[in-house]
Amino acid sequence: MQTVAPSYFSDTLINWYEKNRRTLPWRDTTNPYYIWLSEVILQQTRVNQGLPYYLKFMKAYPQVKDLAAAPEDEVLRLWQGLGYYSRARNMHHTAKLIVEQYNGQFPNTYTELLKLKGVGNYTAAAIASFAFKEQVAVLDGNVFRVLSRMFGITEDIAALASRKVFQQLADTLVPASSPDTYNQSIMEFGAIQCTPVMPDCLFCPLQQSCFAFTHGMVQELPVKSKAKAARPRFFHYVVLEYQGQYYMRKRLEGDIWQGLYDFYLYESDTKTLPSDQLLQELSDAGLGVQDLLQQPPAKDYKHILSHQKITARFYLIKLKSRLKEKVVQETRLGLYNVEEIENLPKPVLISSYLKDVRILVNLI
DNA sequence: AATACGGGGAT
DNA sequence: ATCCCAGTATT
Repeated sequence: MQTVAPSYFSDTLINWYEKNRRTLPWRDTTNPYYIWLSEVILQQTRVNQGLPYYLKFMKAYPQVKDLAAAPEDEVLRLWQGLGYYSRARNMHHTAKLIVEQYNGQFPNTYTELLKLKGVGNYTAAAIASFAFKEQVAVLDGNVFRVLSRMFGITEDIAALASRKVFQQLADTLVPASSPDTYNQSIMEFGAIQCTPVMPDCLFCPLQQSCFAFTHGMVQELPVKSKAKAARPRFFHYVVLEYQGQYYMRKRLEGDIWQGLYDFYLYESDTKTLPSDQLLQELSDAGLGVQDLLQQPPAKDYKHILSHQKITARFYLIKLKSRLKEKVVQETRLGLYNVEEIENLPKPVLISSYLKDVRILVNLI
């Protein structure tokens, strides 16, 4: 492994950071609430995608007590489009805990922060170092890449087991004097200079001490095993309309989009299914409809997630009467007008459909 | 140790 | 198409 003096490494990165850093609203604060909010939003999310959400949340919930007091549907609605919705649910849960059990004050050590729901190794280290100057190393995708290249580490960064190899190294590199700035530096360096593809090695301040560069292995590092292929799924959404209102329901635990609202859903193993099969299913559910009409846009919606490839079709049914109470109970469907639907948290797939058929105007 | 969990943007 | 993103929780 490449040997580089930790102080040289950190000094170089901090110096680079002061010259190249982006101006971002969650920087230059030591308020743990702001830092926590930004870090949860940025988990597996690019800065450009997360930024508008951070601003929305800051405005809606200026203090942790505001977030704690909000209804979950409202929090999820603000989160709509960011994905990984358990982040929002866990964040809401933790906000309430902070208010009720911690007197509104965030815990101020890595170990205590780690106990909070939705706060893992990375986020605990980020808050502990940024807000409380604790000497702990953050380890995110950027840091994995920078350390792998710089020190020639060939462990698979997709494997959880290799985490401790990187953590052990990372911990030796955090300067006691400025763990906050150093952690910001190495992540920003990974995001801007030591990028996944086409890193700017030509103008890199660490070029001559970088293992990957000096060994011609920049393309090979970091080593990362491939993710398994996305699972294909076929959704048939039955959109039940009654006098300009629509039946929707909140999705349950155990699948994607928990807590978000969609329509009556029938899932099949194949893209096309005999229409009588869906009619039978609807009949069994107490949703007796004579015709299954695929109204314009009668098309396949492709919705790609990192782990699932969804093909969805929507069938609009105009009901002549409300659903029976028993059916409503069993299917958990509720009738919502357009304004209410606007305010429900919905998967992007559902929002896209509602916009295409002009039930809603705005996408997000 | 593997897998589930979103959505968007760059290449 | 493929990769990656300021990861975490669960199995």
